[in-house]
Amino acid sequence: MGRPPCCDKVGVKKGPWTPEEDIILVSYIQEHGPGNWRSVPTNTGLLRCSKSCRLRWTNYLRPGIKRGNFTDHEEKMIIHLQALLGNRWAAIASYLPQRTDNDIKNYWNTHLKKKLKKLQDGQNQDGFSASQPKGQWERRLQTDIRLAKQALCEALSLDKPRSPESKPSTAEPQTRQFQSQASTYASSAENIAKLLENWMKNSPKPSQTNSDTTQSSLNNTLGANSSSSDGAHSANTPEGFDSLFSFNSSNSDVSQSMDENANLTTENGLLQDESKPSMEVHVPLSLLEKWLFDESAAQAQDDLINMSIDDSAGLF
DNA sequence: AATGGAGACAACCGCATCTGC
DNA sequence: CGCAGATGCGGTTGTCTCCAT
Repeated sequence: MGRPPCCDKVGVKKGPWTPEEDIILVSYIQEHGPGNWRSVPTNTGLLRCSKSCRLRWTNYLRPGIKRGNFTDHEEKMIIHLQALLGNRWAAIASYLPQRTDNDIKNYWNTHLKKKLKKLQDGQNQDGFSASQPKGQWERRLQTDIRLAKQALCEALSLDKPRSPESKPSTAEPQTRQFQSQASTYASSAENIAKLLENWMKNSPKPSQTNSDTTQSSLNNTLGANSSSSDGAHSANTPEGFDSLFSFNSSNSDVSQSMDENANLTTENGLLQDESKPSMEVHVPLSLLEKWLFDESAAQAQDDLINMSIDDSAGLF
């Protein structure tokens, strides 16, 4: 038996992406929007499989991605969300709109795991081990119950009216949604090109082997779009994405930043949709905030869990 | 200056889930 | 309802960079 491979293994390029490939992919997505990944390699001539294209876009090229160090705030959120959701990185990432699931997963595996282990060793039994009393199984089950409940509510139109910032994209016809996506892409085309240019100028990383030809070909490719790039902006790193799509997420005003997160998610739905399924159901922000940042996080976690169970009890 | 090890991160692989027919 | 193709997700691997020796 066996499932056929997602693409012909013959003639498919693997390994790190070159800037040229990035440009081709970004240009294509600017024009057509993300999605229909199957057709991307054939339409662009990229010798990559569709999966690889999607991954490259969602994890690296997609606008709005924040790169670089995680803040304490983000770190805390990841730790707590991981405690609640387990290794459901996509779900965790949906609470951190600027981070990809891959980023979070990597950060967890390389930094936080060790950090927590150290903490655990130091505290020996209390601390994090105490705040994580339940097995991953149970946590997952509870999350699933919540998701199922939400889905059922939506299906039956039983749920309460939503707050404006949580307009469900599911209620919007796919075509309409895509139209708005396309327009956003058109307006951000120049930005993406600029950013890629900056990225080329500043990043020491991407395939140094072909840097010369790459740079010149990039200049050619980007010539039109990059003409308006100003000096101040070009000083940015790959994180140049930040300057265009950033929002303040300082620790001092968590509540505000969380709300802004929500707004960003909605307003730039386009930026989120590909990697953050619109079906993703979020716990109300206020409760989440409380849970994340309250000293008595454990208590709030119980509230969350109870909410799931209690609410589910009424339904099932 | 050379080298080996560790850390960090991008990308791949395979299974799960979704969706359209 | 079942099937096949498309897409999403999480675990894992490969490679690059940095640092200590």
